[in-house]
Amino acid sequence: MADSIIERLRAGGKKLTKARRAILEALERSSVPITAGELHARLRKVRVPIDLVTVYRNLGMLQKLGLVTAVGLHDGQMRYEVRHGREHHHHIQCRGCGKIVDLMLCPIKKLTAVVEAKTKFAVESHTLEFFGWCPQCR
Amino acid sequence: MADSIIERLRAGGKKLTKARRAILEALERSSVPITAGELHARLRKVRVPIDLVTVYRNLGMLQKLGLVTAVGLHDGQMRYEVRHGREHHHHIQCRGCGKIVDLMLCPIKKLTAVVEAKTKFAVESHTLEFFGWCPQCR
DNA sequence: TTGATAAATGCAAACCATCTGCATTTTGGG
DNA sequence: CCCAAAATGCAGATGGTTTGCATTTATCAA
Repeated sequence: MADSIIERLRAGGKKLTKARRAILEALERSSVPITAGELHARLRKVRVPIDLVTVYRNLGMLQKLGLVTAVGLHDGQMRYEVRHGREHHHHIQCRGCGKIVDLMLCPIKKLTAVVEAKTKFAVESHTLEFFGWCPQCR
Repeated sequence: MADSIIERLRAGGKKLTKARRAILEALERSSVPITAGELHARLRKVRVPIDLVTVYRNLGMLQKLGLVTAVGLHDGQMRYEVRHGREHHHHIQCRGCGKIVDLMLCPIKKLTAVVEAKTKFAVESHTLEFFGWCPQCR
Protein backbone atom coordinates (compact mmCIF):
# COMPACT_ATOMS: atom_id res chain seq x y z
CA MET A 1 0.00 0.00 0.00
CA ALA A 2 1.27 3.45 -0.91
CA ASP A 3 2.77 5.54 1.86
CA SER A 4 0.77 8.54 0.78
CA ILE A 5 -2.43 6.69 1.59
CA ILE A 6 -1.23 5.91 5.08
CA GLU A 7 -0.20 9.51 5.52
CA ARG A 8 -3.61 10.73 4.51
CA LEU A 9 -5.25 8.38 6.94
CA ARG A 10 -2.98 9.58 9.73
CA ALA A 11 -3.65 13.18 8.82
CA GLY A 12 -7.34 12.47 9.24
CA GLY A 13 -6.82 10.83 12.62
CA LYS A 14 -7.67 7.42 11.16
CA LYS A 15 -6.13 4.09 12.00
CA LEU A 16 -4.86 1.50 9.61
CA THR A 17 -6.84 -1.54 10.64
CA LYS A 18 -6.78 -4.98 9.13
CA ALA A 19 -10.20 -4.41 7.67
CA ARG A 20 -9.29 -1.05 6.22
CA ARG A 21 -6.09 -2.30 4.67
CA ALA A 22 -7.97 -5.21 3.08
CA ILE A 23 -10.61 -2.86 1.71
CA LEU A 24 -8.04 -0.58 0.15
CA GLU A 25 -6.13 -3.51 -1.31
CA ALA A 26 -9.25 -5.05 -2.78
CA LEU A 27 -10.17 -1.74 -4.36
CA GLU A 28 -6.69 -1.42 -5.78
CA ARG A 29 -6.99 -4.87 -7.28
CA SER A 30 -10.17 -3.93 -9.11
CA SER A 31 -9.80 -2.21 -12.46
CA VAL A 32 -13.35 -0.89 -12.44
CA PRO A 33 -15.63 0.50 -9.75
CA ILE A 34 -17.36 -2.13 -7.61
CA THR A 35 -20.29 -2.09 -5.23
CA ALA A 36 -20.09 -2.41 -1.47
CA GLY A 37 -21.59 -5.86 -1.80
CA GLU A 38 -19.05 -6.99 -4.36
CA LEU A 39 -16.26 -5.63 -2.25
CA HIS A 40 -17.64 -7.48 0.74
CA ALA A 41 -17.77 -10.73 -1.22
CA ARG A 42 -14.21 -10.33 -2.46
CA LEU A 43 -12.94 -9.74 1.03
CA ARG A 44 -14.59 -12.91 2.15
CA LYS A 45 -12.85 -14.82 -0.62
CA VAL A 46 -9.51 -13.47 0.57
CA ARG A 47 -10.38 -14.67 4.06
CA VAL A 48 -11.04 -11.25 5.50
CA PRO A 49 -14.60 -11.71 6.73
CA ILE A 50 -15.50 -8.13 7.49
CA ASP A 51 -19.03 -7.06 8.26
CA LEU A 52 -20.80 -5.32 5.40
CA VAL A 53 -21.43 -2.37 7.69
CA THR A 54 -17.71 -1.94 8.13
CA VAL A 55 -17.32 -1.89 4.38
CA TYR A 56 -19.88 0.87 4.10
CA ARG A 57 -18.39 2.89 6.92
CA ASN A 58 -14.92 2.66 5.45
CA LEU A 59 -16.06 3.56 1.97
CA GLY A 60 -17.80 6.60 3.35
CA MET A 61 -14.78 7.66 5.31
CA LEU A 62 -12.33 7.05 2.47
CA GLN A 63 -14.56 9.10 0.24
CA LYS A 64 -14.48 12.01 2.66
CA LEU A 65 -10.71 11.80 2.76
CA GLY A 66 -10.65 11.85 -1.02
CA LEU A 67 -9.03 8.44 -1.32
CA VAL A 68 -12.03 6.80 -2.95
CA THR A 69 -14.47 7.98 -5.58
CA ALA A 70 -18.13 7.00 -5.81
CA VAL A 71 -19.60 6.18 -9.18
CA GLY A 72 -23.34 5.99 -9.75
CA LEU A 73 -24.57 4.05 -12.74
CA HIS A 74 -28.28 4.27 -11.91
CA ASP A 75 -28.69 0.61 -11.13
CA GLY A 76 -29.76 1.16 -7.58
CA GLN A 77 -26.39 1.09 -5.91
CA MET A 78 -23.16 3.01 -5.78
CA ARG A 79 -19.81 1.76 -6.96
CA TYR A 80 -16.42 2.73 -5.61
CA GLU A 81 -12.91 2.95 -6.93
CA VAL A 82 -9.60 4.06 -5.49
CA ARG A 83 -8.50 7.46 -6.56
CA HIS A 84 -4.93 7.34 -5.44
CA GLY A 85 -2.48 6.90 -8.27
CA ARG A 86 -5.17 6.82 -10.89
CA GLU A 87 -5.99 9.51 -13.36
CA HIS A 88 -9.33 11.23 -13.46
CA HIS A 89 -11.49 9.29 -15.89
CA HIS A 90 -14.99 8.11 -16.75
CA HIS A 91 -16.77 4.87 -17.60
CA ILE A 92 -19.02 3.12 -20.03
CA GLN A 93 -21.36 0.34 -18.99
CA CYS A 94 -23.03 -2.27 -21.17
CA ARG A 95 -26.81 -2.28 -20.91
CA GLY A 96 -26.80 -5.96 -21.68
CA CYS A 97 -24.29 -7.62 -19.37
CA GLY A 98 -23.42 -4.74 -17.10
CA LYS A 99 -19.77 -4.82 -18.03
CA ILE A 100 -17.90 -1.64 -17.12
CA VAL A 101 -14.91 -0.27 -18.99
CA ASP A 102 -12.73 2.65 -17.98
CA LEU A 103 -12.62 5.55 -20.38
CA MET A 104 -9.37 7.38 -19.98
CA LEU A 105 -10.62 10.69 -21.26
CA CYS A 106 -12.36 13.79 -20.01
CA PRO A 107 -13.71 16.51 -22.21
CA ILE A 108 -15.04 18.48 -19.28
CA LYS A 109 -12.06 20.33 -17.95
CA LYS A 110 -12.17 22.90 -20.71
CA LEU A 111 -15.87 23.29 -20.15
CA THR A 112 -15.73 24.23 -16.49
CA ALA A 113 -15.09 27.89 -17.16
CA VAL A 114 -18.05 28.02 -19.51
CA VAL A 115 -20.31 26.42 -16.95
CA GLU A 116 -19.15 28.78 -14.24
CA ALA A 117 -19.71 31.78 -16.45
CA LYS A 118 -23.19 30.62 -17.37
CA THR A 119 -24.36 29.64 -13.91
CA LYS A 120 -22.22 31.70 -11.50
CA PHE A 121 -21.66 28.46 -9.61
CA ALA A 122 -18.20 27.46 -8.47
CA VAL A 123 -17.81 24.08 -10.12
CA GLU A 124 -16.31 21.47 -7.84
CA SER A 125 -16.77 18.17 -9.63
CA HIS A 126 -18.71 16.37 -12.29
CA THR A 127 -19.87 12.92 -13.27
CA LEU A 128 -19.89 11.56 -16.78
CA GLU A 129 -20.93 8.03 -17.62
CA PHE A 130 -21.72 6.37 -20.91
CA PHE A 131 -24.14 3.54 -21.56
CA GLY A 132 -24.35 1.29 -24.56
CA TRP A 133 -23.81 -2.21 -25.84
CA CYS A 134 -20.55 -4.09 -25.68
CA PRO A 135 -19.24 -6.14 -28.62
CA GLN A 136 -20.64 -9.37 -27.16
CA CYS A 137 -24.08 -8.01 -26.40
CA ARG A 138 -24.94 -5.97 -29.40
CA MET B 1 -50.89 18.63 -22.96
CA ALA B 2 -49.19 18.11 -26.29
CA ASP B 3 -50.92 15.87 -28.79
CA SER B 4 -47.71 14.03 -29.50
CA ILE B 5 -47.60 12.84 -25.90
CA ILE B 6 -51.09 11.44 -26.13
CA GLU B 7 -50.19 9.77 -29.39
CA ARG B 8 -47.19 8.12 -27.86
CA LEU B 9 -49.25 6.85 -24.98
CA ARG B 10 -51.83 5.44 -27.39
CA ALA B 11 -49.13 3.83 -29.47
CA GLY B 12 -47.93 2.07 -26.35
CA GLY B 13 -51.41 0.84 -25.47
CA LYS B 14 -51.57 3.22 -22.52
CA LYS B 15 -54.55 5.15 -21.26
CA LEU B 16 -54.70 8.79 -20.35
CA THR B 17 -55.91 8.68 -16.78
CA LYS B 18 -56.51 11.55 -14.44
CA ALA B 19 -53.45 10.56 -12.46
CA ARG B 20 -51.25 10.26 -15.49
CA ARG B 21 -52.32 13.59 -16.91
CA ALA B 22 -51.65 15.27 -13.58
CA ILE B 23 -48.21 13.68 -13.38
CA LEU B 24 -47.27 14.84 -16.84
CA GLU B 25 -48.57 18.32 -16.17
CA ALA B 26 -46.69 18.59 -12.91
CA LEU B 27 -43.52 17.51 -14.62
CA GLU B 28 -44.06 20.05 -17.34
CA ARG B 29 -44.50 22.74 -14.73
CA SER B 30 -41.14 21.94 -13.17
CA SER B 31 -38.10 23.54 -14.72
CA VAL B 32 -35.70 21.07 -13.13
CA PRO B 33 -35.84 17.35 -12.41
CA ILE B 34 -37.80 16.39 -9.28
CA THR B 35 -38.03 13.26 -7.18
CA ALA B 36 -41.01 10.92 -7.02
CA GLY B 37 -41.67 12.19 -3.54
CA GLU B 38 -41.62 15.82 -4.59
CA LEU B 39 -43.89 15.05 -7.49
CA HIS B 40 -46.25 13.25 -5.15
CA ALA B 41 -46.32 16.25 -2.82
CA ARG B 42 -47.00 18.68 -5.65
CA LEU B 43 -49.87 16.58 -6.92
CA ARG B 44 -51.39 16.64 -3.48
CA LYS B 45 -51.17 20.42 -3.44
CA VAL B 46 -53.05 20.57 -6.73
CA ARG B 47 -55.73 18.36 -5.18
CA VAL B 48 -54.79 15.24 -7.09
CA PRO B 49 -54.15 12.86 -4.22
CA ILE B 50 -52.51 10.00 -6.07
CA ASP B 51 -50.79 7.15 -4.31
CA LEU B 52 -46.99 7.34 -4.32
CA VAL B 53 -46.91 3.90 -5.92
CA THR B 54 -48.89 5.22 -8.84
CA VAL B 55 -46.35 7.98 -9.24
CA TYR B 56 -43.54 5.44 -9.38
CA ARG B 57 -45.36 3.19 -11.80
CA ASN B 58 -46.12 6.06 -14.11
CA LEU B 59 -42.61 7.42 -14.02
CA GLY B 60 -41.27 3.99 -14.89
CA MET B 61 -43.68 3.60 -17.74
CA LEU B 62 -43.15 7.10 -19.11
CA GLN B 63 -39.44 6.47 -19.02
CA LYS B 64 -39.83 3.31 -21.07
CA LEU B 65 -41.88 5.23 -23.60
CA GLY B 66 -39.16 7.84 -23.75
CA LEU B 67 -41.37 10.64 -22.50
CA VAL B 68 -39.51 11.14 -19.27
CA THR B 69 -35.83 11.13 -18.40
CA ALA B 70 -34.32 9.97 -15.11
CA VAL B 71 -31.55 12.01 -13.56
CA GLY B 72 -29.37 10.66 -10.80
CA LEU B 73 -27.53 13.14 -8.61
CA HIS B 74 -26.18 10.60 -6.13
CA ASP B 75 -28.29 11.74 -3.24
CA GLY B 76 -30.06 8.47 -2.81
CA GLN B 77 -32.97 9.05 -5.10
CA MET B 78 -33.75 9.54 -8.74
CA ARG B 79 -35.17 12.67 -10.26
CA TYR B 80 -37.35 12.94 -13.31
CA GLU B 81 -38.04 15.48 -16.01
CA VAL B 82 -40.19 15.53 -19.13
CA ARG B 83 -38.30 15.02 -22.29
CA HIS B 84 -40.96 16.09 -24.73
CA GLY B 85 -40.33 19.49 -26.25
CA ARG B 86 -37.15 20.02 -24.33
CA GLU B 87 -33.67 19.87 -25.68
CA HIS B 88 -31.11 17.40 -24.50
CA HIS B 89 -29.21 19.03 -21.65
CA HIS B 90 -27.43 18.52 -18.36
CA HIS B 91 -27.51 19.95 -14.84
CA ILE B 92 -25.50 21.45 -12.05
CA GLN B 93 -26.42 21.03 -8.42
CA CYS B 94 -25.28 23.09 -5.45
CA ARG B 95 -23.59 21.05 -2.75
CA GLY B 96 -24.83 23.52 -0.18
CA CYS B 97 -28.55 24.00 -0.75
CA GLY B 98 -29.22 21.34 -3.36
CA LYS B 99 -30.41 23.84 -5.93
CA ILE B 100 -30.44 22.46 -9.46
CA VAL B 101 -29.94 24.52 -12.60
CA ASP B 102 -30.33 23.36 -16.17
CA LEU B 103 -27.25 23.56 -18.34
CA MET B 104 -28.26 23.93 -21.94
CA LEU B 105 -25.12 22.46 -23.40
CA CYS B 106 -23.65 19.09 -24.26
CA PRO B 107 -20.06 18.55 -25.28
CA ILE B 108 -20.54 14.82 -25.62
CA LYS B 109 -22.07 14.37 -29.03
CA LYS B 110 -18.78 14.89 -30.80
CA LEU B 111 -17.14 12.50 -28.41
CA THR B 112 -19.36 9.51 -29.08
CA ALA B 113 -17.40 8.38 -32.09
CA VAL B 114 -14.18 8.51 -30.11
CA VAL B 115 -15.66 6.46 -27.32
CA GLU B 116 -17.03 3.89 -29.73
CA ALA B 117 -13.69 3.58 -31.47
CA LYS B 118 -11.87 3.15 -28.18
CA THR B 119 -14.23 0.66 -26.59
CA LYS B 120 -16.03 -1.06 -29.50
CA PHE B 121 -19.23 -0.40 -27.59
CA ALA B 122 -22.26 1.02 -29.37
CA VAL B 123 -22.95 4.13 -27.33
CA GLU B 124 -26.60 4.62 -26.53
CA SER B 125 -26.71 7.37 -23.95
CA HIS B 126 -24.74 9.25 -21.37
CA THR B 127 -25.14 11.16 -18.14
CA LEU B 128 -23.30 14.33 -17.27
CA GLU B 129 -23.88 16.26 -14.07
CA PHE B 130 -21.94 19.04 -12.42
CA PHE B 131 -21.64 19.79 -8.74
CA GLY B 132 -20.46 22.94 -7.07
CA TRP B 133 -21.52 25.92 -5.04
CA CYS B 134 -24.19 28.41 -6.03
CA PRO B 135 -23.74 32.15 -5.60
CA GLN B 136 -25.67 32.14 -2.31
CA CYS B 137 -23.81 29.20 -0.79
CA ARG B 138 -20.23 29.82 -1.70
C1' DT C 1 6.15 -3.15 27.24
C1' DT C 2 2.17 -1.42 29.16
C1' DG C 3 -2.01 1.52 29.71
C1' DA C 4 -5.00 4.89 28.34
C1' DT C 5 -7.96 6.50 24.89
C1' DA C 6 -9.91 7.49 20.61
C1' DA C 7 -11.15 5.01 16.73
C1' DA C 8 -13.03 0.89 14.62
C1' DT C 9 -15.84 -3.20 14.48
C1' DG C 10 -19.91 -6.46 14.74
C1' DC C 11 -24.52 -7.25 15.44
C1' DA C 12 -29.21 -6.01 15.40
C1' DA C 13 -32.37 -3.13 14.09
C1' DA C 14 -33.86 1.02 11.72
C1' DC C 15 -34.38 3.68 7.43
C1' DC C 16 -35.79 4.97 3.04
C1' DA C 17 -36.52 4.71 -1.80
C1' DT C 18 -38.68 1.71 -4.70
C1' DC C 19 -41.26 -2.44 -6.17
C1' DT C 20 -44.83 -6.41 -6.09
C1' DG C 21 -49.25 -8.82 -5.38
C1' DC C 22 -53.85 -8.53 -5.48
C1' DA C 23 -58.48 -6.92 -5.29
C1' DT C 24 -61.04 -3.00 -7.13
C1' DT C 25 -61.79 0.83 -10.26
C1' DT C 26 -61.31 3.34 -14.55
C1' DT C 27 -60.58 4.06 -19.43
C1' DG C 28 -61.41 3.63 -24.38
C1' DG C 29 -62.90 0.91 -28.23
C1' DG C 30 -66.63 -1.59 -30.23
C1' DC D 1 -73.61 1.19 -22.99
C1' DC D 2 -70.32 -2.98 -22.16
C1' DC D 3 -66.30 -5.21 -21.57
C1' DA D 4 -61.51 -6.37 -21.57
C1' DA D 5 -57.31 -4.32 -20.70
C1' DA D 6 -55.04 -1.07 -18.17
C1' DA D 7 -54.55 1.58 -14.01
C1' DT D 8 -55.01 2.42 -9.14
C1' DG D 9 -54.75 1.92 -3.99
C1' DC D 10 -53.41 -0.48 -0.15
C1' DA D 11 -50.46 -3.46 2.34
C1' DG D 12 -46.53 -5.45 2.62
C1' DA D 13 -42.01 -6.84 0.77
C1' DT D 14 -37.27 -5.64 -0.91
C1' DG D 15 -32.65 -4.21 -1.01
C1' DG D 16 -29.16 -0.88 -0.39
C1' DT D 17 -27.48 1.90 3.17
C1' DT D 18 -27.29 3.84 7.95
C1' DT D 19 -27.51 4.13 13.13
C1' DG D 20 -27.05 2.76 18.12
C1' DC D 21 -24.49 0.50 21.26
C1' DA D 22 -21.51 -2.63 23.51
C1' DT D 23 -16.96 -4.69 22.58
C1' DT D 24 -12.47 -4.79 20.44
C1' DT D 25 -8.29 -2.82 18.41
C1' DA D 26 -4.66 0.50 16.92
C1' DT D 27 -1.78 4.14 18.34
C1' DC D 28 1.14 6.70 21.26
C1' DA D 29 3.17 8.33 25.34
C1' DA D 30 5.13 7.03 29.71
